[in-house]
Amino acid sequence: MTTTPRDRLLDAAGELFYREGVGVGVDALCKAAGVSKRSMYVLFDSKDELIAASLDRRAPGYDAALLPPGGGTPRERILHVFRAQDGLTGQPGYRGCPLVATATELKDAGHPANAVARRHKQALTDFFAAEARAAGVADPDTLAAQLTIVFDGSGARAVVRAEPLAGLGVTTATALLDAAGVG
Amino acid sequence: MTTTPRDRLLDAAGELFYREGVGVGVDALCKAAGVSKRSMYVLFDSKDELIAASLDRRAPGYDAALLPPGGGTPRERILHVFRAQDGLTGQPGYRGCPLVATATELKDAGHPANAVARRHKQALTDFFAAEARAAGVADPDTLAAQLTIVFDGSGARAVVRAEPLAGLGVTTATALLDAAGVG
DNA sequence: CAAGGTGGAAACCGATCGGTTTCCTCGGCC
DNA sequence: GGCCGAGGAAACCGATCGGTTTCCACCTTG
Repeated sequence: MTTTPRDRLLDAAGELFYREGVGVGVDALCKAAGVSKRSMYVLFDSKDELIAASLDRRAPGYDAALLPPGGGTPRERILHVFRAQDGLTGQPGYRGCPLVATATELKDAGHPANAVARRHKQALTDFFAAEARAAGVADPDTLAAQLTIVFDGSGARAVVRAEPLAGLGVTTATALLDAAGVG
Repeated sequence: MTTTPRDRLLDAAGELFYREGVGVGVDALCKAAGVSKRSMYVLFDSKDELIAASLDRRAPGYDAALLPPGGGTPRERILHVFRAQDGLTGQPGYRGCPLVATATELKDAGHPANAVARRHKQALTDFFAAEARAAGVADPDTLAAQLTIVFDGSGARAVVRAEPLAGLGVTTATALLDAAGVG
């Protein structure tokens, strides 16, 4: 086994918590990771800490799947995120943004994983704000918040309807960009 | 006891499932409702059926809290929904749209409660579409879907950030209405 | 007053929960 | 070769899970 128990645990946790919810038992988790419960409780203080750590670890990969490569106009770079999301909603295992899903399941706002979700969701908003600023928008922070709302609302729609977005997120974001004068 | 066991069960289920998630145990549920498990399993085939039934029962109340009274322009009637939502996000127990939250927690798209969520979420979209049509919008169905996306995205924002919307949903919806020419 | 149905209290079922502990095997390092 | 830490297997803890069953107290109706 070339990977460490810690890596295997975080990977398995990230996938299982997203696919089946944070209610997944520690036994099933450790079995999927090929790690003993003993090791898990040596590496993490509690299941809650593992939830937070796995979300923190998974988020960068999630961002990478959404954010655009270098180059392109701000408008195109922003729309790239919504096009990427549209593609994700067409995949069979899609269950919404992992950050939003976790925050929704963990009713406690003080849960360590909730702080992780807030921080990473802010990263997407920051990306939108930077692009809006580059485009010379009058109020880039407001536009960034609005785009984030469209992003998460699109995810919710795909989950509730259990079907792909079919371009609705892209067109909604486009309407906001047009209204803000982002050419 | 003037209420029936069925009513007490549905009320307690609607509140507990929203406040603590669908993972709440049947024991705690029955205790809160003042109903024996025996009666619960006579009235409902399973916990899953109870989840669906409680969501179906509670949804009309949610709608009533959001939808506007009679009168007013389509634009005002639509914005009333977002203003009402803004107020809800400021309340201490707010945990997002119950329909979206339930659909997110129940990873199974075939769960009976998921069909209930889809149906009631469609009711909100239908309201938006009717108002958009009354306003003479070119594509009322698309605008209605976009407004629903903004509604659910706003709810997600309030949950992840654990703070009130502070008008962001209203301004985002306003931007879409302006873009669509809804005066 | 008697009969029958409603529904609560509580025991019970096997399984699983989060978490702890014991034991033992393995591989690297002196 | 002997030692020591890492880490897997599994027993164990009390509590709780979804679900079933038994028993009995109450109310209504005749």
